[in-house]
Amino acid sequence: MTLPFSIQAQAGAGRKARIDTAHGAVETPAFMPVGTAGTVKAVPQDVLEDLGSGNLGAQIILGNTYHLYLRPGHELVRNLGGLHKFMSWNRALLTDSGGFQVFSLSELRKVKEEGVSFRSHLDGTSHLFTPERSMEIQIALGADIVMAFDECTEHPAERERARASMEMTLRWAKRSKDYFEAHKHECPWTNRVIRSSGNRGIGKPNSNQQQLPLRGQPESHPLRKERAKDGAPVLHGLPTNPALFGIVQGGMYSDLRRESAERTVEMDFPGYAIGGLSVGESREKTMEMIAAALEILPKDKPRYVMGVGYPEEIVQYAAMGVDMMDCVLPTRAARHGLLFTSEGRINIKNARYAQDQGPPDPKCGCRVCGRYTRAYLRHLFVSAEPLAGVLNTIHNLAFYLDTMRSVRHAITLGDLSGMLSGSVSLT
RNA sequence: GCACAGGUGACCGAGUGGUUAAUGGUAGCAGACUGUAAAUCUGCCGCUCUUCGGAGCUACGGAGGUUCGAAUCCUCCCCUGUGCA
Repeated sequence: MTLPFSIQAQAGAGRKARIDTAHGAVETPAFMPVGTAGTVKAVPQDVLEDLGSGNLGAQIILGNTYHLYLRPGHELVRNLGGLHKFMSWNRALLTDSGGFQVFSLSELRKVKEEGVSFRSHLDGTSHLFTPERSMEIQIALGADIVMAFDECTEHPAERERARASMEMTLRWAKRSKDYFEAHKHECPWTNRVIRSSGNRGIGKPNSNQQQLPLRGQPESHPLRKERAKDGAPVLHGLPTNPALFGIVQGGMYSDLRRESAERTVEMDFPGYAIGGLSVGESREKTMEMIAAALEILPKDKPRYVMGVGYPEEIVQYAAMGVDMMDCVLPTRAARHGLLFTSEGRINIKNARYAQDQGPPDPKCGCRVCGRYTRAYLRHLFVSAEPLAGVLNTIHNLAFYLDTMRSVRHAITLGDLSGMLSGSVSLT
């Protein structure tokens, strides 16, 4: 078992589950904060660890292949013990493959069958990214979940263009998997893992385990039993290597999405992502594409929609059966002064908050809402104080994580309808 | 008192006869942000109307003057800075 995934409750198509990684549990549906360059921008790791109500914190965050390869360099990270150790993050990590940069750095790259040549946005130097190279880098970084190297198809794209792009992503997926399987043991934490002798604790957590506090800390993980002499965690019954996820593409064509899903599933990955969405299409189209892919993707494995979304969107996708999502929105928008609240979005720099003594979100229990006023946050933002971005980001991430926590709770109760109505109409 | 240098829209600061309601920047107001080239980017930013195409008014220390036309040239006055007495 490369990545234990246990479903605990369902409500319609939505499901509550748990992924057991070598670096702690991830309760799903999960929102994963984006930490592109080895940092969730503006938020210290210890704060990430107890973000949101219940202090559950972020159980998994993202890193990025392209950015960490350019700086500080994946070999350096490997030599320093891997990304977990380097950035002092002992929970789960997922690295994106650089596939999104194929899309977002369109001015600076050239796509060929072999791979993608990039000009560094930092110094202009040229670099070739191939599926093999992406795997090598992600393994060196030591992510718990590695993403296949894909091409995030631009929008709009003609059908033939979308098909050709999808076909290449499929070929790249195969190459990614071949290289990954041959080299996954080279990840920096593999040698810390003691292989389990049996299935103990895998797949179906027993009642005792479920009653343990799910803090997400590796130290309190129900499957964790001891530590090695050097203090490094010793893992039993947990993944001994990273897991590789395949990625569904197919542009905005449902049949291509289904075909992409079918052929990716044939390659047999421990989890599947749906990529190439929220690139300019309507929300209806996004949902249509997600639905098409979910028809095909196996229900007993994690399904991850990449790069989404607004709070009301991630609730909808979770209700459709999506288990994982990531998005820069809560972090980037926070640094730009946009706060997500239970009453909608507020732009904290607006003059009307200059004397507002209320918390950013009266219904939020985060450390920011519990301590600071809108007037103060506005002052910090207007003054360009670094703390503005820090506090705004902490709140937004807490809001996102709490949103997912509520979704999980609603699924446990078997009814997501309350979360869907009322949150859908945010503009 | 004398000699230089100056006084430009909330602020700083270009502009030295017309295409100038006046370059830039700051401040201010608002908007965007979806696997992060983003603590970034965009719009507005004298007043009053507008069918949103535009129309009218008021503006470059003050008052006069030259000119078809002046923030720009001349005269006087006021004020600021520096230097010398």
